[in-house]
Amino acid sequence: MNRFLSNATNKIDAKGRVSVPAQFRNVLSRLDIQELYAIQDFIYPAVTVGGPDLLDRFERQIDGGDPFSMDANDMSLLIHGGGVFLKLDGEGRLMVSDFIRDYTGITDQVTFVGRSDHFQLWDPVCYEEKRQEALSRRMAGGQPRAGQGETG
Amino acid sequence: MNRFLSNATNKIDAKGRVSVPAQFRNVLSRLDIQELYAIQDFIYPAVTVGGPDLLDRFERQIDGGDPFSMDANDMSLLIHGGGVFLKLDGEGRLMVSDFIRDYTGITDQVTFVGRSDHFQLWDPVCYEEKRQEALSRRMAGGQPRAGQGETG
DNA sequence: CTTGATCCCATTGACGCCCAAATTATCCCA
DNA sequence: TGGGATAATTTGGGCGTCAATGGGATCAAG
Repeated sequence: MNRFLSNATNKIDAKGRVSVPAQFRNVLSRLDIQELYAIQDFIYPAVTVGGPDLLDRFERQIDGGDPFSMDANDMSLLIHGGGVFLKLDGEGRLMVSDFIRDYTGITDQVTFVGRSDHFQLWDPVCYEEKRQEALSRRMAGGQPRAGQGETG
Repeated sequence: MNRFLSNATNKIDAKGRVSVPAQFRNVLSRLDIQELYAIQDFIYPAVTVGGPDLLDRFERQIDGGDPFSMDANDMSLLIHGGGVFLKLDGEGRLMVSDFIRDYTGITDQVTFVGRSDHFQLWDPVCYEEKRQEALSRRMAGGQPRAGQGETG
C-alpha cells in the first residue's frame, strides 16, 4: 500500500517517544519521504504530518496570491513558522514535543490516523469523539444501524 | 533543509544575548549568508532578519509598486534607513538591541520564526497571539468545532 | 576611567544513536 | 483447528554528542 490508511494507537514512553506504526513507516519509505514536517490542523485538534510535498501544496497557496497581502502573510506565518520538523529514531519513533501536546491534548498515548497522502496525530479519546461527530453528520437524516463500528 | 522553517524559543542571557537556533544557523551557512540585515516587519510586531538577497527582494518590491504596501518613498525610508546589521558571536548568538526590543516587545525570551527565505524575531507571547489570530482568519466561516484538545 | 561589546572556555541538559527486552502478529505442522 | 515456533513490532533504557547557556577576560569606545 502506498497511501496512509487506517489508524493505530501507540504508547508514549518515559522519554516522551512514540512509535510510528510500522504500516505508516512502510508507506513513508515507499513514497521515499525522508523529512517529516508537522503542522497544526486548521480545523481539528490534531497535528498533520507529511513530507516535503505537503509543504509544497501549502506553498502553492501562498504563491498563488499577492506575496505581500495579509492572506499570504498569514499563510506563511502558519505554514512556514507554525510547523516543526519531526525526526524518527532508528526504531521509527518520534518525540512528542510540547508543540504536539498543545495542539492535540495528547498526554500518554497517540492515535495515528491515515489521511491518504499524509497522516495525523490525535489524542485517542478526542479522535473517537470527533470521529463519532463526523459520522453523525454523514448520517444525518438516515438511521444508524446496530453496533458501534469502532476499531477496538 | 535550505530554507527557514519552523520556530524555536530561546532565552536572553544576562548580557542581552540570545542563541540563534542551530537549525537556522545551518540554513545560513548553507545559503552562504555572511551578513545579516534586520528590519521592522510592516505587518506584525516582529523584526525580519535575512541576508543581502532579502534587501534585493524588498528593492524589487519598491520598484514594482504593489497595492498593499505603502509607497516607495516610505518603503525606502524604512528598509534602507531603518534597518540594522546583526552580528553573531562564536557561539551563534546575537545581541538583542533596543532596536529589536522596541519593535517586538521582547523582554527575556525570543521566538525565532522561519519564513522560508528569511526569519523573524518575536516575543513568544505576542507570536502565539498573532498566530492564533491568523489561524482564526483562515478558519473564518463555519467549520466543525475546532476546540483545543481538552482531555479533561 | 567607566561602560559595554566581543572572544573564549566551562557547564548543563536535551536529544540522537544504539542495543536489549517484551509484546504482538504470522506461519507451519500436527 | 489449535499449539508452538518464529518473525516483526513496540517499548525500555544507557550513553555520547551537540546545542544552549553562563560567566570571566579582553578589547574598544566614550
